Amino acid sequence: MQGETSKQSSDRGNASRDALIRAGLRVFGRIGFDAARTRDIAVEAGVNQALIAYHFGGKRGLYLAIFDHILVEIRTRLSPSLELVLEALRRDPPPTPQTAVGMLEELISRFAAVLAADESAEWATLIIKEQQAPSEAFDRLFEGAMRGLAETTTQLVAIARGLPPESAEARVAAFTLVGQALVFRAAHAAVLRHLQWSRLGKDELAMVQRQIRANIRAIAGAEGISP
Amino acid sequence: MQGETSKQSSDRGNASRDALIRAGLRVFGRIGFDAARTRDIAVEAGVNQALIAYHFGGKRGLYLAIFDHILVEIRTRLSPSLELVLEALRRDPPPTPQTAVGMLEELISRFAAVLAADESAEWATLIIKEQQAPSEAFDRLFEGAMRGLAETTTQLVAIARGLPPESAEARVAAFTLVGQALVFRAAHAAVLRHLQWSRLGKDELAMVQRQIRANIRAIAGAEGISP
DNA sequence: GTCTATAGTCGGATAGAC
DNA sequence: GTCTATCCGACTATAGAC
Repeated sequence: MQGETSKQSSDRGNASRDALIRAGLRVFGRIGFDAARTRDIAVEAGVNQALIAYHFGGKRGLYLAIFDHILVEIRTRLSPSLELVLEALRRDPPPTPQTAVGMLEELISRFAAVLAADESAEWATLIIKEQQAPSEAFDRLFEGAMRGLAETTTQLVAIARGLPPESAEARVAAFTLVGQALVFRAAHAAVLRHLQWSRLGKDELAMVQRQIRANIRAIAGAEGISP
Repeated sequence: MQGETSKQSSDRGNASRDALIRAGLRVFGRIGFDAARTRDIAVEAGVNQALIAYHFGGKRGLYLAIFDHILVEIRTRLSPSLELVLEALRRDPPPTPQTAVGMLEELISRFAAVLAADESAEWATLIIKEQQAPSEAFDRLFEGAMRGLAETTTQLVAIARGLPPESAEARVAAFTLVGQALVFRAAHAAVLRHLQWSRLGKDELAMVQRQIRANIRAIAGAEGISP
């Protein structure tokens, strides 16, 4: 189911397409959309520069295609953790505050791992750049991946702290939790310098995750159960 | 002390210089270094485009000069809070964990205010962009302003939680605290959408700060005093 | 110090052969 | 689908008058 003659050329086309997306992700992530040159992307992809126009209609089209690719990347990386939570939220006896806290720990430290990983560095920086000047690409990304993550986190926070799940308080609280992980990517350069780390590797990540988990337990424990 | 004849032309020169720095800050902050056009900056500054080369040697020179300007901006905005802390840290009976927590609350919520303010939006985004692809500009900024802030925060955290002030744990913990404020700038677009806010104004900021303060108290209270 | 005019370069897009 | 060659708009930097 792969050796069809009619598929032969389209296979080669797909290979070029994929190579361009991967190379574009690296180059855009490294230096941003405007600084990136289509010629460099083509070289890094090992294909001809004119193919960017052919496959994506142009530089901007490639950029948007890359965000569609990022979308599925995020989903595959986070959905295992996310699905578990969603299922628990759907079950009839809703999670207790204590289980909610446990799930928050899981979710946010998984999020930290994704942000810190070298493989995701490029798209993580790309997303942060996009947020500083949101375009159509951000719209797709938000609707496709971020909204779900934000809502799920908010619901868990609401349960853990006894807040209405639609309240601004619960949402703000959710963002402060996420921020504890995000900072290690958004302020990556400052983190490495101040900690005199050369990179955020396995051991460093473990320390970050331990810290985040402790913080989440403390935050939830202090105010969540009382009312 | 201002009407000297010899100063007359240099006053006009300084005015152009300042206008360019302010305009450049806005334009670079809005769309980034590479997308920004010197023509637009000149128009927004109300001066001639050729003056960028005259005063700063070129586009890149203007960019670096802007970071020097950001440096003093940050210092003036944060030094009131920072000085208070530094003085307390120098005093002989060092702050108790409880006072350290109070100072952390002050410092981080002040930090949140600075990040959220519309007036600082441009340079806050610029800094975040710089961190995604650090250059010489980041070096100056880190040494000139961020290092001090990071060290002070770390020391307070160390006191509040009974950790060695040079330990990686204290530093990581400090960043997680800062991250709670930073997220509202780094993920600004996502925050506005998920909270259905049109901007991060006075009331919204107050809610964010309340949340951050509560979190810091909880985190410190849970583990800081015990050992 | 400031201006106009322009030189020089660069980079995305396209035409057209294979 | 892929390639080479090239066009052409756009942008920074500079020369030189005021």
